[in-house]
Amino acid sequence: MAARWLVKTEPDVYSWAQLLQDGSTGWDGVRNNAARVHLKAMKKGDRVLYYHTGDERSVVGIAEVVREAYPDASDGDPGWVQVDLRPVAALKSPVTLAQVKAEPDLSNIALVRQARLSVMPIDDAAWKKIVAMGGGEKKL
DNA sequence: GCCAACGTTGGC
DNA sequence: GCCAACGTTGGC
Repeated sequence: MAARWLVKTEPDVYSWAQLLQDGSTGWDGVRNNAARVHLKAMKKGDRVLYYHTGDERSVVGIAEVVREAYPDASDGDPGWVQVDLRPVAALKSPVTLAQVKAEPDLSNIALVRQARLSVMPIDDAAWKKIVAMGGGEKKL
């Protein structure tokens, strides 16, 4: 079974709509060590929940890792990594942070417990729960 | 190596 | 606009 993850993005900076338009993107700019550990652990084919921060604060879609960790020296600082993601499916309805927080089964996930972490693992049970709360996958 | 000060993120 | 959480930096 492929691993499951969640990535956060500010929609003003790089949105789900932008990912759909681009077809795939290098997930660069991550400058946090805990997040880097997770990026390095991602394998091709892993599924990734796509979360918008800011005003939306919702899980909006599902992406897939199409290229495993490779160097991201976009600021000239070697040692950071990025992966490539492509969109796989939308959620029929976005799942808001408020919904996640209101669900006792999800009270332990990193999205709730570590608000500032931008790349995090999601276990299978939490994954299924969130996708179900979103009404399931909607084809692109 | 410890810890106070400071900066950043992101929710409220 | 505020503030809690938490990562980073720098003095000692």
